[in-house]
Amino acid sequence: MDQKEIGIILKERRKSLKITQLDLADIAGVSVRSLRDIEKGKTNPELETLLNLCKVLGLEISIKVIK
Amino acid sequence: MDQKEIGIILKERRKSLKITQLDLADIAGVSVRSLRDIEKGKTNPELETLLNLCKVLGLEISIKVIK
DNA sequence: CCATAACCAGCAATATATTGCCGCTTTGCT
DNA sequence: AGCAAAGCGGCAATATATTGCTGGTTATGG
Repeated sequence: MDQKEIGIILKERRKSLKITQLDLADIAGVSVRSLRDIEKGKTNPELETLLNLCKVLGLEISIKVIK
Repeated sequence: MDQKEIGIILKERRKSLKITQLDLADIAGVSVRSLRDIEKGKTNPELETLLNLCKVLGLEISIKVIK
């Protein structure tokens, strides 16, 4: 799980919901400029930014012990 | 899932592994100052910082669609 | 083909996480 | 109780994510 992978997950999820970057960014309270960098895996987003996007996209982040 | 919750998870995991903040921070390549804020939920960590800590702690972060 | 929407990326400015330093407090052990 | 280890948190400096702006490129519908 790294930046690039997360970017892909977010982008694919957004597309499957058929919403634009502009709309997602707007609803999530994130700038479209940041969203683009995140989807491209070109930045190291803050947790809150990621959580805001996930919330809108119906995605959940979980942390658990590796078995 | 928010900052506070993540801080608690990290701290409990670290304690269960019986390592100090200093050691964890050192191994993970994160400053102990940041680790403290993160465990306290007082900061909004960057994804990479979180991933570095999780790696050392044997924790994995996953993102999936909410059913 | 044309027009429009959607996406992309460089740049400078701003906001904020991260860091190192320091002294203090709490915890745990003998 | 006394000591040492571990944790805590303010502060200023630094690094870097985020933002708004701008102009360009690519996809898409009529």
